[in-house]
Amino acid sequence: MDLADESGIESVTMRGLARRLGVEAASLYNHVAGKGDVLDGMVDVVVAAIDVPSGGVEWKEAMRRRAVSARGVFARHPWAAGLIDSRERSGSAGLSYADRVLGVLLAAGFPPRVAANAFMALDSYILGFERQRANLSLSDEAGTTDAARETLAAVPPGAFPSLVRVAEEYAAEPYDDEATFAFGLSLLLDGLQRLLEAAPG
Amino acid sequence: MDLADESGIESVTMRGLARRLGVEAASLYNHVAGKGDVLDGMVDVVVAAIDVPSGGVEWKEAMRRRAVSARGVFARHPWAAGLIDSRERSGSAGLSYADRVLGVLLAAGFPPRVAANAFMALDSYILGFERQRANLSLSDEAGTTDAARETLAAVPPGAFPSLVRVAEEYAAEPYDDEATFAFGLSLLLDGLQRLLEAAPG
DNA sequence: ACCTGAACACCGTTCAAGT
DNA sequence: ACCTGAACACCGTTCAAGT
Repeated sequence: MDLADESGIESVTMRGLARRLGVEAASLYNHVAGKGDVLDGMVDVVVAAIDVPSGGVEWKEAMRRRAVSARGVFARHPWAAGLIDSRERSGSAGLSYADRVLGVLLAAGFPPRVAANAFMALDSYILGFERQRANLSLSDEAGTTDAARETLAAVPPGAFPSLVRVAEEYAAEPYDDEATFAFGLSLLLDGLQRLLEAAPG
Repeated sequence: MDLADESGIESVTMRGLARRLGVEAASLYNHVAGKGDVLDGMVDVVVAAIDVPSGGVEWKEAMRRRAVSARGVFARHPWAAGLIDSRERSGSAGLSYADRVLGVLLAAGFPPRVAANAFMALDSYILGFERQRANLSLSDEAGTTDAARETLAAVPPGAFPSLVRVAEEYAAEPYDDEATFAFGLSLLLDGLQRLLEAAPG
């Protein structure tokens, strides 16, 4: 994980990892089944680091904090979101995470199937948003006005009028990642709350 | 793309692609800058295939159809979602796609910044859902009751009670991918509509 | 203008040989 | 029990040499 943080996930090779550990690549196979095993281990650690408040916190607040916690993890480990959704779920950390999230939703009164759907919707959004952010290069907000201006300059005149209109907005005032993330999250959470109120218990 | 459809994205190597074309790997470099160029091209084609209704369709219906179209593309090309969010946006297909989606939202009356937030939220969800689905192996609904039963059998007794409760539900009646996707999508779309009604024009 | 063969600097993984 | 060197079957990419 240190190696990935410092040099990027693409530098996590069996040979590179071995070098960093002062050992030969072949030696790693005495401790690990293969590269997939290493990556799954990283996913496990990272998922375990997402915390889900459970006792005495209202479900909506708990889900919001879980999202914030996940985003903190992604900020510390830029490779995490991509790795999580490039590997099939397996580790026990994933099971525990799912259990805690579902626990909050069931306790709030959502029927099991609705809780599962809500879990899927929230996680799709949280992970999807991070991936989107990463490959739109929206990482540093300071640079977004410049990026918007560059986009405007690059677009052929007359083409993509709607895109241009939106880009002008961001050329004037920078993109706010926090606010954009909160926008979608609130749509989901408010919708879930309405559902709960419509059919309580 | 045929190669990826038939043998998986991991079989799309410069050497493998060349073999399929009856040519040497080195020859490809006369037509393409490198492997990244090939992958970006695939993303471009795939994004261009997502259609966004524009004329005479209500915005909500247009966004729903766009989601359905995207899911159709992902069904035809299982590697597409993963590839899209592993590469930085660049191609003109992406710009055009963004322009069309933003066009629908602006025409519906959303202010530019809200339209951008809505676009981000919807796309995060659509892509995120697909990635989630792919690595939870929820591809074939027929197998989901078995999968749920296996999960139940594998979980240590007494552990993960909430997860067990939900899994029992799916062991009894299979997971419905369509319905689950629609659940989250409706939360977002209904929330957006409420926003629009609260501050019209 | 395009193709090829050969090479370079990498991968992940295996396995006999060492200690 | 763990490590190593060497090998195998791959990668992406470059480049001189061909046509």
